[in-house]
Order: sequence, then structure tokens, then C-alpha cells
Amino acid sequence: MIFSEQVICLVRAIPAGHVLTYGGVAAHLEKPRHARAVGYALNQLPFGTDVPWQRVVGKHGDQGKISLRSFSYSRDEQIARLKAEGLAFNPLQRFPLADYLWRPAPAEVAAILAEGTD
DNA sequence: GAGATGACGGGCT
DNA sequence: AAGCCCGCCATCT
Repeated sequence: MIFSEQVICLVRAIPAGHVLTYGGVAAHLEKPRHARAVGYALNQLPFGTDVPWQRVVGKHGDQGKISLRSFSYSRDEQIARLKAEGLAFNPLQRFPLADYLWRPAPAEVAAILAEGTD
């Protein structure tokens, strides 16, 4: 299973109402410096995919932020989806990561990746 | 195989 | 506080 497949597999397992940062996804895959590669992997998702890509956000200190450099969906679209899942954004369109970060146990992550392998 | 690209992140200005 | 720069890596050309 190549890196981008692991990324998609893990992102699909993020529960509604929770988020992961790009670097966080990479960290769970035991490759903490692969944040950019995570973004690259999500970029390959087709429009209308069932993968909850909106749950992967940028990290800005202790705040989560939707700051896309280029993306087919609009920034508002991602924020709207997250609000629908219960996230409360600041006026600055940011939110405290600590309140919504998904924290799966390493064993749980391993199990999720194992399922994806099939 | 070498150079360019990108849904990143941290540090410095 | 907002932006620029640079290092990071998987992929694409």
C-alpha cells in the first residue's frame, strides 16, 4: 500500500465532528514530515468523492484553519461542511484544534490501515 | 533519472 | 498579525 492510499484510508476513518491536520495524518502514518505529501494525496480525490476530505485542515499554531492554496472546492464549502458536523468557527474562520482533533490509538490506526490493505 | 509541483508547517520579517 | 522563505516528500513530466 503506497503512502497516498494510506492517507485516503485514514482520512475515511476520521469521525464526523473531528479533524486531523495534514501533518497529523502524516504523523499517524509514522511519517511526521510528510504533510505536503498528504495534501498531494488528497488532491487526487475525484470531485464528489465519498471520502470526508473536509476533515483534514491546516495547522496554525493551536488553531485549525482552512487556508487552501488552490483547490477545486471553495474554502466556504469546506467550512460549511465542518459547521454541519458541529464545529464552531471563530470570526476569523479558525477553530481551536484541541477541541476537535481526532486522537485514535496507534493500534486503532494500525487496524484501519490493515483493513484498507485487504 | 533530473527538475518541477503542491489541499503543508515552522520560523523569521 | 500577515506574508515570505525554505525544508520537507511523494508524484508527475
